[in-house]
Amino acid sequence: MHDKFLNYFDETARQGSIRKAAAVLNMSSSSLNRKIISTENRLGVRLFDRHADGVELTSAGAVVLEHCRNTLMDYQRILGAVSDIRDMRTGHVNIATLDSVALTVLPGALKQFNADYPQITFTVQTAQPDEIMQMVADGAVDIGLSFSNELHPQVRSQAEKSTPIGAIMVPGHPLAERDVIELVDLRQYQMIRSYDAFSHRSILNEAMADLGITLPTQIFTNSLPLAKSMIDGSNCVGLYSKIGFLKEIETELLRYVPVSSSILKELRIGVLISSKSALPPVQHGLSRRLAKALRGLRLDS
Amino acid sequence: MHDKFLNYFDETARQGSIRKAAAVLNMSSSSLNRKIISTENRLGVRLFDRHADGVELTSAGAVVLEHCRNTLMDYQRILGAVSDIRDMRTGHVNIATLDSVALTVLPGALKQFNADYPQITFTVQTAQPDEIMQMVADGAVDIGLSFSNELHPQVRSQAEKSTPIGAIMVPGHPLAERDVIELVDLRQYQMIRSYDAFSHRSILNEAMADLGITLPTQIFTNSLPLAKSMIDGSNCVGLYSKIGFLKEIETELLRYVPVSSSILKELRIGVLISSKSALPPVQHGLSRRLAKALRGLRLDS
DNA sequence: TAGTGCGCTGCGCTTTTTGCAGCGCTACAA
DNA sequence: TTGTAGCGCTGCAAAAAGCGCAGCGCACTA
Repeated sequence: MHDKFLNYFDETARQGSIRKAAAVLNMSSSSLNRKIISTENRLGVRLFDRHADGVELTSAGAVVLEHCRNTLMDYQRILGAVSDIRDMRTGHVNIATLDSVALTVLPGALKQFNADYPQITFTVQTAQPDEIMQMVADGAVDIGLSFSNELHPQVRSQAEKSTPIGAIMVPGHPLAERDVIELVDLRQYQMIRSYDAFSHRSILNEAMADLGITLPTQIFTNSLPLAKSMIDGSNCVGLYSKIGFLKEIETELLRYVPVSSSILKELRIGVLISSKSALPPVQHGLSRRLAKALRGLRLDS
Repeated sequence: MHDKFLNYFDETARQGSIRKAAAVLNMSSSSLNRKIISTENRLGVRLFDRHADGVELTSAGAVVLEHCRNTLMDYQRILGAVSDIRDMRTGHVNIATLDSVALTVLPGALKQFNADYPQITFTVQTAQPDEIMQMVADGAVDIGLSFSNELHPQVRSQAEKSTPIGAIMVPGHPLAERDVIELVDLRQYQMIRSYDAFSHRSILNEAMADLGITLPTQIFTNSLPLAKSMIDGSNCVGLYSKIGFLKEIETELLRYVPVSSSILKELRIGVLISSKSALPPVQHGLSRRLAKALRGLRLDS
């Protein structure tokens, strides 16, 4: 990348002799000599004074030499930085994620990744599905974790996981012991649903339109913790994917009951990346890690 | 001096397209493309992501690009510094000088030089003749102003001026109106002579030995101002070259009377420079200016 | 589906670089 | 004083690198 002259000049100044430097550099003195003369002519200044026993830097030569050495030093530094990037020893990843994922798969995956590559830093912001899609498309974030049913043209999904919408309720709820429920069974309960201010279409609305019913919804909210506390200790039923409630379901604080609706089963969550530019190695590695974590989940029962 | 690749890479990143950059750079896209690929292979990292409509920097590429731009910027700065040196717009000159010269020719010459090249700075130190010779030989100073009768092997004299030793006295002195005096005439007066702690030979001693006489010396001193004040208002006679007393002689505060001794007439003062390394342009210019100032003096009558 | 612009590559040709041999010069020793 | 050794420098032919042309495959657009 850099002209060999930088090294040649450095070595010549070090040796105080063109012939000796040429020997060190494994080249002929004539070639080295010509390179020095050529640069001197281009600069219009002698870089060395010539004596019978060798050469000696002029004051101009000293200035140029310092520049050469600075450049070579900085180049060494850059080589280190580049190999750090190549070997994923440094980097920063911007992630936009759904609230639900931020609370479940993401922490574990980031901890794992951080154990392998401690120097990698992250920015994680939660957002609504459409915002996430847009940020990935714009390149504002490297990785998006969101629903992948309707992909932006410039976004592709690296890994997808089916995450059907079901009913979230307290264990004592009348429907809690059912293996599966129909959407119409929910008509007599108050619903809690996610609210996406920017989303124009909702598969829940589609499913209800299919059946010609309307579910009474007490709360639209984009706050998952709020939804949880509303469901807890009430007869309300949340209509959510399982992914935001994994811990509560595991500890049996809440129950998840699948809904037998083909439309609601279509919902998929994915690792979203820009289809325009290839991901740098760090980002790529993390996205694979996230995809793996996603695949490891049991979201459909 | 620097590889063209630095510019090529910069322009390609700027254009976001190899073909466009090649057009700007007046070269074929194939050649430019190969240079980029070659560097990428050497670094083991892609510098650009390739898309259908051009290229886009990778994170490694961004790091390398910054290095390239820094290098090119610094190079421009160095070009300026070099041309300053070439055109003598900057520099520093170390001068070692006899006390006498420091007080007479040197101030005027430095002022003149400074008017032409205001950015040049100086270090001026006074020293004894032998010290000056040694400093020039060692390269500790660029220019020496001292006697040039006995040159160090590695010192040469750029310009020489005969500066015979004569008698310095007050105008009312018994010998003051003589056009020339013999050394023996001085026997009845107290002498004031220069003292060089490091000098083993003295042409004054040689001259006296030649004549088989010894002059009574009241004061040996290496301080010219002291010598002046001792001569002033006394019958003492200073045995000095004219050069340290030019102003006093011109304003007729003191008189200089030549001594008819061939040995004493041998004394020469010169601009001393190292015979090893050629002087940089600034130093060379100043030494020529000093030589000219020296030649312009009238020291022999 | 044809067209456009992109990065990339094989192939000769040109330009540059290289090393060898040898020149003149200077410092130093016999 | 002469001889020698080491230095920077240069002419020349061979080797290497760089170059542009033409053309490939690919992705996107109309």
